[in-house]
Amino acid sequence: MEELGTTAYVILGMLRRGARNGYEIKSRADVSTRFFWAISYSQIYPELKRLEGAGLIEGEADPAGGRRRQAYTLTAAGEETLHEWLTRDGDFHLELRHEGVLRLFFADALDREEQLELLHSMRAEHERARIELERIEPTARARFDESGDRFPLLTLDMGIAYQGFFIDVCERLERRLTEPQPISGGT
Amino acid sequence: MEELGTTAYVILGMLRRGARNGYEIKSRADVSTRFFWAISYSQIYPELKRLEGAGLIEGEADPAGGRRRQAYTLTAAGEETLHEWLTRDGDFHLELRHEGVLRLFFADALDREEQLELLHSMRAEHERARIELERIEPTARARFDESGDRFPLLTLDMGIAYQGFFIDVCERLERRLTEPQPISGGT
DNA sequence: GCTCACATGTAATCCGTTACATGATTCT
DNA sequence: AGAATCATGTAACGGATTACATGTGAGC
Repeated sequence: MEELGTTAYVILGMLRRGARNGYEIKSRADVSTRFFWAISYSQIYPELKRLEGAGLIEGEADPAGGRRRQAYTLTAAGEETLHEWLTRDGDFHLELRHEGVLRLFFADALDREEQLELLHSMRAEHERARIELERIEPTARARFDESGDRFPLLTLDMGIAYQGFFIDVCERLERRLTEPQPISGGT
Repeated sequence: MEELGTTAYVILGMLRRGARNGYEIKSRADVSTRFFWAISYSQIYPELKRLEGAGLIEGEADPAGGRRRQAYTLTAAGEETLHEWLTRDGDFHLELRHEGVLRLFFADALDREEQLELLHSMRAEHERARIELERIEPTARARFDESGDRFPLLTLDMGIAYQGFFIDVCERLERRLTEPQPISGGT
């Protein structure tokens, strides 16, 4: 059997957590895993078929009225595969693409005012992201209270702190650039 | 003229900062921008030709002994394009793919020991990354002292703090999971 | 003589996004 | 009647990685 991509494991994981079809997988991912691993419909539907072909999930027709719908569940093999991934060691995919920091790297080409403007818009972006996460938090907390599953809430709180990290960094830098010329460079 | 991808701006920026050819662009990127925007040779060389075709850079033969080498410089149009990008507003590309946090999201499927193992390996990965950045820091600091350009050093220090953020989060969570069963979920 | 750093490229492939396409049900 | 939500897919494209391919120069 071929190697699975990380996106496949998102699907397996979401099914294990109770999502039943492609639409539900996407809806849930959009308010949770998307902040550290985004997926889209055009990955999900073909992948569901591949996973079924590999015997890791099983789908059955589950029409809602006249609306076509396919309900998937993990097989034992799927459960096992998911567990293997969760406990696998060796390094995992870790990638950041941050155009804001990238611009900041080249910001010596800008004048003071432009530098501040860049920092400000970067901070604003992270503040928007934090607000979005904070809006989700109560729902996540409620789901934790029902299910006892703590990691979705923990990773959400981690995401909020993550945005806070960038917000703080921007704020501090903005202040430093505003203050009268400091002498040294680093922290 | 077609829209430029972010990678094109990395190249323009590196040329502005004094890199002269594809090899130098890559070498410098590998110890700086790579941590928030990775690039590879197979992007650089074709892109250099496209940028030359678009009149944003100019290349001339610059052989080193019998070794073929092409030296590029920014044109006025290239300088302008770079500046436009640095000051552009509207949201920029911001993407994180973190397989560790993703696994953590699904970690309710693991037992306590496996959860701790996951956190530990995640922390180790970020510690490796931090050490790598700390090794680069003196060089970056020296280059700041020579050139007066502060943002490369600032973004490097930011990268070090970034790794520190994840290390702290992991540590705190490890401690929490080790302590006798807490009652509540969130922060 | 060997290895490492310098230097430049192409081809195949993978992964992901965006746009396109369709249709039923529920809510207002 | 119309909009939003539920639900499933395909096609085209773009961006990036990996593997492949080649050759010089400098230092040991």
